[in-house]
Amino acid sequence: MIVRQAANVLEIMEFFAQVKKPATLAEIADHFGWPRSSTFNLLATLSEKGYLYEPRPRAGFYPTPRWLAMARMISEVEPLPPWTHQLISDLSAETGETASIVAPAGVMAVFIDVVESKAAIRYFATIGHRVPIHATASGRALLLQYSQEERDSVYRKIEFKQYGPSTPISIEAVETELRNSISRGYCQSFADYSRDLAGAAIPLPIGDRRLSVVVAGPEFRIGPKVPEVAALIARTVDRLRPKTSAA
Amino acid sequence: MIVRQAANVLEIMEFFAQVKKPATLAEIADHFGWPRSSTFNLLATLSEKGYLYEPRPRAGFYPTPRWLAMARMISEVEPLPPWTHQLISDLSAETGETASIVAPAGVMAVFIDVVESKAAIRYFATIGHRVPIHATASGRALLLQYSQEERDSVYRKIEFKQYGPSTPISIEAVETELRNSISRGYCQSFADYSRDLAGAAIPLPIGDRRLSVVVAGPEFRIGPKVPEVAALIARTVDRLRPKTSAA
DNA sequence: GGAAAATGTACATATATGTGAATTTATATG
DNA sequence: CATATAAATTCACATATATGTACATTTTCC
Repeated sequence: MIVRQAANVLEIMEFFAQVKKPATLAEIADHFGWPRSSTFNLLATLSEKGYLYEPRPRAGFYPTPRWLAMARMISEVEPLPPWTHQLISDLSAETGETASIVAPAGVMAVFIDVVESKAAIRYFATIGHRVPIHATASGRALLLQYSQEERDSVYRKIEFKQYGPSTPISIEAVETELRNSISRGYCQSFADYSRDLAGAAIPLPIGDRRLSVVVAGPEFRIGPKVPEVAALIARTVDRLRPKTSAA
Repeated sequence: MIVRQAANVLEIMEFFAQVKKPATLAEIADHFGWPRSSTFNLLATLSEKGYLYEPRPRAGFYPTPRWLAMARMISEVEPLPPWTHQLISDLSAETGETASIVAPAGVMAVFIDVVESKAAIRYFATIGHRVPIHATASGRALLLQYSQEERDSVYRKIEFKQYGPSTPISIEAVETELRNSISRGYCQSFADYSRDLAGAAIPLPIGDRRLSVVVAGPEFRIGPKVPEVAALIARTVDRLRPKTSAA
């Protein structure tokens, strides 16, 4: 069950992140199609908690720097080592496609760092974006790091859906693809989940964290180059990952 | 009316900002005394929206960097000019007390930047902290920047409460104190709102934004020095505020 | 290795909550 | 300056939602 008002808080914040200027109650209510009275309650709650204020008279609400302060406190814990951002930055520059660091979240994989392609036609992904763990290159690069029991436990929760023609729709199909990935040396996906999207990924364990790197883009552009992109990823990881000790 | 689940989202985030490590459903539920099922729904919602993930197997949830990305986008708009942080940083260093930049939010004043005193006994304030606009030095330094009509409109919404012995409990009392502040050259408060707390504040208009600076600390320590602290604030603003154009 | 304890998940139901309509307050217009 | 129009609040009630209970899964401990 989705908690509506919890989701609404996130929507409001995303709204402000997008418009980047103060907004009045009426504007917010209209934007979302929410009743004024409900919007009033929500804004009052956020204000009362110190997360919204009124920067200038009659110009409406805007988030306080408290969001930033809180986000910083949260993120200063075990941040990704700097070389991982360098990694996807280099990969994106060299391939011209979108490169990301991905982490597990139950049956999903979450993008925790992203450098977007600059091409007009590109894979549009943002930090926080989620994809099914079994139906994507990045996700399978995570699954490769699980034990058989852990994988089984994940499989039990997956609802297998036919997202595209090549989506694996059974545990066996996923396991087969994982075995193929191992012998191939990298994970790949050709529109397994998103239409027209292809990508190459490899596991990226850091300490006891299970992450993966993925480069993805439109099938017509990246498709034929998937093997060489995968090789590039491996080389770049080799180059950037600190050799001394387990990073 | 307070929107409970909206407030809960904030509480969860504050919880993570405090403990700085992943937490399981059970831990979170126990911490807040929430039912498991409700906690489950909330965590599922935040996860689904890409704001929580599971950094390592069976270690529970933690916020994704999406919070940080969003907070950055929001805060890169009209950030406070760097000299204001320098200002409170210097003031805190020189006085040994807590110094803050404050902005209006209806009948309240919000702390939008804070440098805390390092003393063991100190005014503990964080970004986002809110105080009544009429019953604090910092708040009155904001009110001084309002027109009479704007002030009247604020007064109508204030619930006058006797927070302490010297709290102004009527419109007239507030207006009198404002007039005194003008002739005095700064705003002050001696436990008008918080017990044992005294402070000095002056208005700090920046562009069309109405802000104020305040230095506050325990009454016994800062009380006798309020006039000189106020003078110091004024001198420091003079020193740091860019002279060219309206900053 | 097996039983017990703890944790995570699903669902129906009573109730806390969102909202439409009414009221008050602020702003624009003639 | 008075009136019209728009925005912000308040409030009572119907309904969407939080939760108690039951079940499943995982982990711990002996």
